Amino acid sequence: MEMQKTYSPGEFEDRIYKEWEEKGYFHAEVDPEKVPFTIVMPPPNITGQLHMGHAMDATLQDTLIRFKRMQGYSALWLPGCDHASIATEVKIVEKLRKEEGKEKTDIGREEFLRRAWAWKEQYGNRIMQQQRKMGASCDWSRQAFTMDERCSRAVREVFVNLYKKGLIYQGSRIINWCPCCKTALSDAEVEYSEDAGAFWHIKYPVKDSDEYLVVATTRPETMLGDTAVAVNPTDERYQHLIGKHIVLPLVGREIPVVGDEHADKEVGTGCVKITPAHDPNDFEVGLRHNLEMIRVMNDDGTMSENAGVYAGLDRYEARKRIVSDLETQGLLLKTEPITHNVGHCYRCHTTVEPIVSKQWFVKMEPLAKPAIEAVNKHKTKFVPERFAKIYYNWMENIKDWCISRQLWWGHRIPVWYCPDCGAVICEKEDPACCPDCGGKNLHQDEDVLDTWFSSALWPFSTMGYPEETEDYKYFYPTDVLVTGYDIIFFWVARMIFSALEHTGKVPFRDVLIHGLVRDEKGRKMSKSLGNGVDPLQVIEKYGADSLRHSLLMGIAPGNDTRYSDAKVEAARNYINKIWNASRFVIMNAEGKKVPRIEDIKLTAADKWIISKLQNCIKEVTLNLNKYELGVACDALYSFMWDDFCDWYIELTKPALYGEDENKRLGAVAVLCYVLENALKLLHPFIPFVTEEIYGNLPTTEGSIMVASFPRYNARRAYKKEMKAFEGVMEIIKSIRNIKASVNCPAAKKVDVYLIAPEAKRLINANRNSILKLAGARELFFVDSAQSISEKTVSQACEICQIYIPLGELVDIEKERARLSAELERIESEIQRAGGKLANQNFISKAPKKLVEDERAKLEKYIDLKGKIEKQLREL
RNA sequence: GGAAGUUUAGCUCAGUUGGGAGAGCAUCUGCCUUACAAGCAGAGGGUCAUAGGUUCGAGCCCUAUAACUUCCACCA
Repeated sequence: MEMQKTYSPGEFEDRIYKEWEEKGYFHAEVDPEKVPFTIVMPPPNITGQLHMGHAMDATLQDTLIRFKRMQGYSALWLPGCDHASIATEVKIVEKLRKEEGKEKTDIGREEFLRRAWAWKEQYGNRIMQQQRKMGASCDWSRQAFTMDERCSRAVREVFVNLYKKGLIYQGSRIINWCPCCKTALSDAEVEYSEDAGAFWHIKYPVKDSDEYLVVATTRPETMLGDTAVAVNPTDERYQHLIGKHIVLPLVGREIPVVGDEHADKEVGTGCVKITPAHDPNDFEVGLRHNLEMIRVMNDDGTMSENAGVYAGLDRYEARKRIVSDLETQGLLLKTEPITHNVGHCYRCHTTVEPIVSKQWFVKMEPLAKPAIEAVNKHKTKFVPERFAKIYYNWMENIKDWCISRQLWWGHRIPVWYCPDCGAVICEKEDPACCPDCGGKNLHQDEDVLDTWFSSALWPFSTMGYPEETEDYKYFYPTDVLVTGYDIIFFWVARMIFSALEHTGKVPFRDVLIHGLVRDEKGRKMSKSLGNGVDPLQVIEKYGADSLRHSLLMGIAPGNDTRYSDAKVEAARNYINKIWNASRFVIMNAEGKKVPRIEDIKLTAADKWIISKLQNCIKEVTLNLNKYELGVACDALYSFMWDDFCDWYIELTKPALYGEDENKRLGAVAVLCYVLENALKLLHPFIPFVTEEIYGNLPTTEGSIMVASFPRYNARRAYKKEMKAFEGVMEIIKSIRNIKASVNCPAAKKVDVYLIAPEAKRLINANRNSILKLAGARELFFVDSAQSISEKTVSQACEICQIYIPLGELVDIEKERARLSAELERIESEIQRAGGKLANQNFISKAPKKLVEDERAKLEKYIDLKGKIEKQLREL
């Protein structure tokens, strides 16, 4: 197949993906001969569209899984989606309102769920198609969904087990309530932000007295539910009032003054209104003093019938009215504007209300303990390690987890109530009748589970848990979880404690935490800012490989990174470079029977590039194993571009364009060998283009995706020869440098005189390379500069001195200045190395190798100094 | 209030057990050299935030400070 002149990914990416999929390369087998390597994909929401965060996630995971697959592991990357209970329900409710003007209660639970499933069918696969565009080599045959039969069975199993152990309980507690979504939320689902608000200072008159207390509140509407005022028992100002009563303004109810530690003498007036039904602290105070709990707000954020004349008003309207009524009655002392932290629903951003409500909870303490220990003992390791601290901090302060949601889309709580005898039934199988009284009127709990309850089981629910399936036995626990730091609490922590509790194992060995992809200015990409970049559009324009490479280049684990078109463009240019280098190799190999490198005589340049390749293999493998993908990319980049393209390909040209067929074949053999291996190293990062090129190489068969990853071969690392050849390269660079310094065009051939008493053989062996790469006409060996008739420009190398006669181009003064500057640099090096070596402490304490190296350097620089001084004298 | 991260070239960022400061982009100079102008060759540009300390030796380790970012907690 003819390769086009420029890299155009649009021509082949889709075709190649289809071929991979059709050939079943993504499928991972339970193969006892192989070692498993497993990644489960963090399941994107079915409502979601691929964004840069997913793109980063996918790139990292795909690179790792392809690497391991090529290394011979049975590599499973298991994909799937999350039903995203609240997020999806919000969307469907919105749609219902917009298109039909109906509320979900108008169509009923059954119809609503029917529509939700239809939504899932329609959109649930969209993001998986988008992952394919990224090149994701997931095993689609195992694609899971948090509400599919398998995952649902795991949810049921886990719920029932926890319930029977007493780790799931129902209770009336203060929870976070979203009046818009009309559901409870867990603590993790509340986002706080600094909002403008006010402190209202209100007079609370003491009954049968002229005295009054002053309380301050940011939520005056909750005063309707006050059932006490607390003062600190040691507070001398108010001690005498403890036990007396307050007449609650606007309401007229009498409420006690209680002494409680919760009231801080130093804060405000030292008096706190106590609203047990609407504040977590007050709730505790209420328990301690056996206070009544009065809920004054409905689920939709309006005031309840307990709010008296304010009943039915929206909470903010009620607030206004209450404030103005207090003012009228002279009970409002002052209004102090403040900014304070207000909790918002993470889905709809409505201000949440802490209210007392009967909900289901998971008792966290017994679960958290082993989860902390597992990370402590490095059974699961965070990469980078610092994220373990964030995890500990959360786990050690964790409160019970509110898992019930007043929603319809999700796993319904598997609890039934018998109205006849009051029995509560929680079993793995749906009960047909009450086991206690035989009653047939059972009804199931109306609520569904927090979406994260099922996500927490993902690494094992997708493997078949609670059944001991082949997959479960072979692929679980998984090897690495790749995700952003923003869901450590939501997800990572919950997977760890869930896995330990239910499978007795940690869910994954490593957690690779990556940073956020920000916009060009460093801002978070968000819908509200409208600064999001659509990965699919980037792929359309530059190709998936370019996007992948741009996301990996220069990243460090855990650190945020910025997206910019410029980066993608740079990646595209790099891939174009690889593309063209490959075209060059293929073009020269065409029609030839390419020998194996074992069967040819290697030149110095051959040995140099093969050695460089070995280094590169070592670096890439090492860094991929350490999850340092940015470093691995970097090693490949400089190997491909600098070493292979800019040096080695140029070095082969004299042989390729020469007459000697053996030399030509030799060069082709090495070009093919190096390129083939380099492509394999590159494949995990940029899978499409490497596959396309690989298919065009004359020396390869089959797909690169299932080829084996190169292994470091010490016998192919020719250390001595590599070093020697670098001496030749230095000569080439020096000649180029000299020419550039006098503005001599690179194309203009020059004669080169060399004083090289010890390197004649090396130089002669590479004569053609030097002539070609440096733009020289001929090389002459001389004993001294005296024998050159023209004016020259010179430079000292490690293995020789170079003189180039450039006649009138030479400006003696400039040349003197250049050499003097060079001399100065060398002298400072001599001083540095000399100083070190003069230091007795350095000699005795530094590693021997280092001291030796310094000595060698010093010698080298003294030698160079002599050469330059000689050149200056000869000027 | 607690914690974490960042601070390195004009910009974006690497820098892996402490051993002579790197890349890409941008800039300047010269090149359409038969793989590639999405390119080639060359060049300039950094008291590694500040102040101390440990060490023969610190961008890297310790302490303090500053600025920015983020997370958690509290907020009557």
